[in-house]
Amino acid sequence: MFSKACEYGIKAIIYIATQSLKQERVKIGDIVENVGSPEAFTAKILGALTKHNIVKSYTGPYGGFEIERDSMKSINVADIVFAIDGESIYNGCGLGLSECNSAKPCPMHDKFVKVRSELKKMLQTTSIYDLAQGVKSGRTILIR
Amino acid sequence: MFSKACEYGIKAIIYIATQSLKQERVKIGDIVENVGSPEAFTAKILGALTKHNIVKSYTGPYGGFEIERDSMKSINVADIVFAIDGESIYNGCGLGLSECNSAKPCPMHDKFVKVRSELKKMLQTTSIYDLAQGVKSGRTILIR
DNA sequence: CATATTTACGACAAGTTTATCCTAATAATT
DNA sequence: AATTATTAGGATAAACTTGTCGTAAATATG
Repeated sequence: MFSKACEYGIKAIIYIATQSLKQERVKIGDIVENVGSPEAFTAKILGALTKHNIVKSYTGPYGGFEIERDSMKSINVADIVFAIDGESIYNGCGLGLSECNSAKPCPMHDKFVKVRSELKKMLQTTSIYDLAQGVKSGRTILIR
Repeated sequence: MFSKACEYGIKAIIYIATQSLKQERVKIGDIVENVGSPEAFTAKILGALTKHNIVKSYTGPYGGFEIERDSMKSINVADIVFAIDGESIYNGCGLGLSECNSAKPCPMHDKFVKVRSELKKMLQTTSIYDLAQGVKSGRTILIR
């Protein structure tokens, strides 16, 4: 469903958020150790997320990544997916037609639009803060 | 959402079905002309769908592809996706954890399972026959 | 200012999906 | 049997995604 890049990005952001809740900046090494993703690739993805202002990064000693409490509450999974994969997941015809709308729909248009808008809604209403709280409480896990 | 292979496969099957409703076998050239997909790649996908008994193929003059009326009604989009992409779309953790279930879920597990099961249900309740009727009636289109 | 620590970034490599090409197998017609 | 029309299938190529590596830039500390 998601690309690997998205999977790694979402998990990294959640992990950073859990540590930021404890006022702790995390280094890339900590992140990949705790989410089980390849280091260099994850670093590249975090670079993109930094540019999109989803996470803040600091170079040098005592540097690393962090997310402000405010951001954590306002940023949702849809923002992360958009920053990494663009809007391709949300737009475009399910069967690949160059144009497809209710006036001239592909055979699956109506049903496809319905489930996709549910997916979009789900991603938009799932905040990083909530996900981080789940991990913090021990109810959910980031690695296995 | 779907792979290109699935997009081409679904469209090809729908087109074959519309022609089978008129008792006409179709050649690969007709198919790609009417759904706008690359010929050799589409032929390969149809080979897989033939092996899975989703479509019937005949070599030689007057050969081509056809789908029986019965099959058309019993086969749904989920069957096509399964034949091409396997069950990977339906199973597996949304964040890529090797194991993920309600006992030890990833942070997105519950919400993810919900939308995915809606997707699965949608695919399972969408028959080729219905999709072909939509195209036949002119209400929906396969190429643009 | 030198050193150590950390992210940034670009080049490259490996793997997967998508796409093409060529030949073989099958079957209908003459 | 020869010819022609068609799918089957393997080898190869191109494009995209995933992953690695090395060096540069930034910054804290002594």
